[in-house]
Amino acid sequence: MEQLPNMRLTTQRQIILEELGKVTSHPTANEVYDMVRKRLPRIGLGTVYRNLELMAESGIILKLEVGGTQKRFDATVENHYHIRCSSCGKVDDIEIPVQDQINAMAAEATDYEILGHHIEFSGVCKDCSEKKAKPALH
Amino acid sequence: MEQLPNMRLTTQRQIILEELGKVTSHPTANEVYDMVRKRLPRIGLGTVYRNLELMAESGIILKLEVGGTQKRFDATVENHYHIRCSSCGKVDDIEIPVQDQINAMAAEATDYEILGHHIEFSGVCKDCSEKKAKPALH
DNA sequence: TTATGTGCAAAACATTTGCAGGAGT
DNA sequence: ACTCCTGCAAATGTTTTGCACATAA
Repeated sequence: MEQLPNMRLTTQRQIILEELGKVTSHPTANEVYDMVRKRLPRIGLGTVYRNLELMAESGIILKLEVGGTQKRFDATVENHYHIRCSSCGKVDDIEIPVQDQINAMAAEATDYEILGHHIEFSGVCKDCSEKKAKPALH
Repeated sequence: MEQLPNMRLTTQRQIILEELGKVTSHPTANEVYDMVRKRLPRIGLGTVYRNLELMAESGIILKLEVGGTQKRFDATVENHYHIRCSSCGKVDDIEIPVQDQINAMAAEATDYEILGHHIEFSGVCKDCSEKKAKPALH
């Protein structure tokens, strides 16, 4: 596991990272907790939060602050975009080229120092449109 | 006030909308509550949440689900983009052209029905870079 | 008049934190 | 050994909700 100085390689951290790497579903902290708990039944939810946060700060994983009430985590750290179903809340990757040129546009339009950008599409996933479910809109 | 059928025009709603229209700062629900309370001291926080949510659903205002722990609200409903200071958490509008062409790219790349997109830049605002404050990163 | 909205308080969620004991280096 | 980390539980912060009363239409 890639790591920061003073960041110990604990069983909890290895397993959190392994489980996150297994899925493409952008799980919430609680979903990661459920996945990890199958292998480490005594792990605490606080430990999961602490480690996801630490790993996100070190750049080992990505913390997604997309729509919905909970934060989501992603083992893929390269910049890429997401689409969120406005009906069921599911988040998927969307494979379109990274629009790096907009950072330059943004730099001209503001006096912030630009660090990066993220694009979130909203839409209705196939499952939900087949069910013709009324979108919940949040 | 623009409104949905069966949505009454109450004093609370008028004032929430007026106060939101006065600022460009993308306030959180609690900040709106503080603004409104100066004019309606007995308003409840629940009323502010309920009405911001209702107005966002009717499209009268915009609910921003950007980084940070709280949702933010915006009286400008036309699609436009935002930049969030990774140090102090402040959110500003950023005036670059809306990239409508990426919706078509997204439509080809997924089987979701595309509804729209939002771009959030991250950066360091002038105040924070002058202070040379260490970014909090969340 | 009557369905909808409000204030208040409690509940429900999501996340963070203090602490005493445990484990990696 | 010496930190750093963990489990647990309690605290915090944000948002939602139940209910009796108030009010817009």
